[in-house]
Amino acid sequence: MAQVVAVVGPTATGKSALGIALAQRLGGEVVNADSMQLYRGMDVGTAKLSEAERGGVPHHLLDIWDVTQTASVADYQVRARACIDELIARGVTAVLVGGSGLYIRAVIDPIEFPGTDPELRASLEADLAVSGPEALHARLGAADPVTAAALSPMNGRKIVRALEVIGITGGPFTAALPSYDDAIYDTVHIGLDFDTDALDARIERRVDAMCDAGFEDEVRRLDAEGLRDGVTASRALGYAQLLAVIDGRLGIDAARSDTARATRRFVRRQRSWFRRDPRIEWLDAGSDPLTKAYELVAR
RNA sequence: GGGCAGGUAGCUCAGUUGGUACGAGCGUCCGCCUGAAAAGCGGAAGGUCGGCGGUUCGACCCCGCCCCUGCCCA
Repeated sequence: MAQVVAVVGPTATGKSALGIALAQRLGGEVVNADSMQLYRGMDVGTAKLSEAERGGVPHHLLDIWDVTQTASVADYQVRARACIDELIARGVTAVLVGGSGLYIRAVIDPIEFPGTDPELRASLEADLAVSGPEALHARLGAADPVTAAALSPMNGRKIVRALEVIGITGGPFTAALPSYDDAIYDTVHIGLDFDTDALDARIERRVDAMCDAGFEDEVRRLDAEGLRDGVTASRALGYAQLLAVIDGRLGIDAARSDTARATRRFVRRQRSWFRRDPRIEWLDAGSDPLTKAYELVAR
């Protein structure tokens, strides 16, 4: 039996439900790999399962960050591995469920993140704001031509990180994802997807359902707790749009359609990330994925 | 019935004082991705410039008629 069963794929395909069903059959426990469900209080908008909906299956790594904190894959990596190691030690299968591709790989594959230097980062961010990305890109070109060539002069975010790493290590950035054949856990990868038109329609309905379920109230509550100061959380799908509604910058109907549209785009990006991973066995959410997933895990 | 404004990429709109549409944003498709990844970024495909006729070497840009949309006057 595999140590880890990873359930991945685009949003709104039913990963959470499949994860629970699998965990119940396997006597496993769920480990969250959804970057936004890591945030405390982000429930409605992230489609986080309530305690009751978890069917008695223990869930790990939900609600570990405050919305004011900037997300960190490296932090997640440490916690997730510790969690999985503990499950393995108890002889329990870890069902890793989520659509955050980099987070999944950070857990399962041997990625080592260089450190971070908040002061240096802040100063680079300031430079970016003042001088623009091209100026920083030029600086990167002098320090690390290879990385500079690989990054668009417009990609300020990544240029800043590259310069930060260079500042910390003194060496070049050399960013390259590891291969797919060197996982650190014995893992079965299950991808869940759904017909595009049907998924798009489902997303539209889900956004409406979230709004009806008090999404705006949730955002107001989090706003009072500093949501808009959170670099990551304030930009989450739906949350960014509802903050704009609260500020009177956007109408509620526009917020709904914007959120649905942004979510659709997100689905495309998720697919293009996961598609490349040859380990993933893809299942159609519309045709009894549980039975097939169980077969894959059991064999 | 008359007047005005407008009909250009799937959508919203730029633009050419007549010489092969320089388009833009959004959407769509494809891709990238090592401490913000529900983020950030790159590439591509889309247009007989409302219709018909005329003027011209040449019209999306000029003229005529017609159709459609919005507003105004009757």
